[in-house]
Amino acid sequence: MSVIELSPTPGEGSLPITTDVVLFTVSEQRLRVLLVNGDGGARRLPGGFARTDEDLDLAALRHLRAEAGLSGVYLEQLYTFGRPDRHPARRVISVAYYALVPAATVAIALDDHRRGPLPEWCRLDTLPPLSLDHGEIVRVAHERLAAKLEYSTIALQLMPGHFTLSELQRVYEAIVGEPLDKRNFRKRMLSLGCLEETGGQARVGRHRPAKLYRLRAPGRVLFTK
Amino acid sequence: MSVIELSPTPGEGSLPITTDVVLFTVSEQRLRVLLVNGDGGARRLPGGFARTDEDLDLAALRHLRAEAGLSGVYLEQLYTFGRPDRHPARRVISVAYYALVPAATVAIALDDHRRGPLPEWCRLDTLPPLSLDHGEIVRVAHERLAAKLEYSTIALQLMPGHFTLSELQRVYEAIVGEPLDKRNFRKRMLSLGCLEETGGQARVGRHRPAKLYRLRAPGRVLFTK
DNA sequence: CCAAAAGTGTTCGCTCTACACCCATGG
DNA sequence: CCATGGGTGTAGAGCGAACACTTTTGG
Repeated sequence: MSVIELSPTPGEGSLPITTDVVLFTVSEQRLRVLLVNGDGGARRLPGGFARTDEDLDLAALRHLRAEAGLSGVYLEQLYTFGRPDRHPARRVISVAYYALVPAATVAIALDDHRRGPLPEWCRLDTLPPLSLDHGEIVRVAHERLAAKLEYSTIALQLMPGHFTLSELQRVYEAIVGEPLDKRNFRKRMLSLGCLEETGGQARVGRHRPAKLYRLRAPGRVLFTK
Repeated sequence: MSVIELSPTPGEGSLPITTDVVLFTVSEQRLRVLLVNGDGGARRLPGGFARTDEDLDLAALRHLRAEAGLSGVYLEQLYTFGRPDRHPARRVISVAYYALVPAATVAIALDDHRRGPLPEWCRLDTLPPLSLDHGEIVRVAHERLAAKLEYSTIALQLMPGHFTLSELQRVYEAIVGEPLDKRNFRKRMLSLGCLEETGGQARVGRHRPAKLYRLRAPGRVLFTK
């Protein structure tokens, strides 16, 4: 819009805007999303109103910090949900995001997070009914995440500082919802060239220890093809 | 957001929302976008404020009809641009869309469209500077369109009621910006199974006539893979 | 020595790519 | 008959999928 057209005519007023975030993690072999308690009883996604002078991405991060005590997550815009009837009382536009965080980071953050109602990590396959269209938002986010697994290294954003290839494989399996072939998976991951051995080993359980890997460029997401 | 949290606190007021549409067509072997005259001199994308009770998709279509006289286009949400400084005077959120229309439809529509400043089809490779961040929006839209060519039949939405395979190939080439192999292209298109021969021929020029095809399911976009 | 998970190669089928000539028509 | 674009097949390379056994450790 140009400067001169900047005054909305009647019926074209402003609208309240929220950012809502589908925050994913994988723990105990399950893909999970963070839910907080809405005031109406039903649980909802973390999020809330954007300030009038605040970037939308930053609003999403701010609410994530306030409601989950988390920062430093990988964040990406998902879709803007704007149906006039999506909220029963008053129209609200939701600019939805999805975000990824390693389970290890989560454990620390939630431990530090002592204000407000405790957020909860809910298995994606047993989600309760959510406020408004938040169930739909989660569905779209999962779809997008699963699609991006195929042609990007986005899932590496769910991994902690160092990890084994088996741990990484379990994360992939939790997202796509089916088992993967071990040899093919390892070949594929290593051939991407974005992992490097730390030199350390995970010595856990009465079996052969696994090599530990880390990201060569943490925070960087590559696209293949 | 739940019902009870519906009152924004100070600093969380409402924001004006526009929908802006990158409308693509291919004509004269070139990928083009529709531009209209902004009031500040620079050209801009068709679009404008959403009404307070109007679905965002419908707002986009309404502005497209008002500013270009077009309806019945293929429309998809692109991204929401919300940087606080994207507009010099006052903050405005833009929910951007992209849309596809066959060049044949365009010719008829623009002919009928007699009110307001005449919109213009501008070659993507020689775009003038646009209002605000509209240049950036076009860039993102082109990126998305080119990506979707690879794994969907979205480009078929740029074709008229019947067309030859060579015409279709020229559309693809205009979008990706490089020549494609004729035999491979034809094999690929026909193997999708979404084209059927009309039985008619395009008899044009002093050379062999081309078979005409139509979409088996117009408006339907398939995803491959 | 036993249980448990780590680690490792090869084959096969399919898909994608490269590539060149004849056909039908109008002038 | 000539110029122009329409129409067609095959061979080789690369990629992804299927598949089983040995290694290392702790108890």
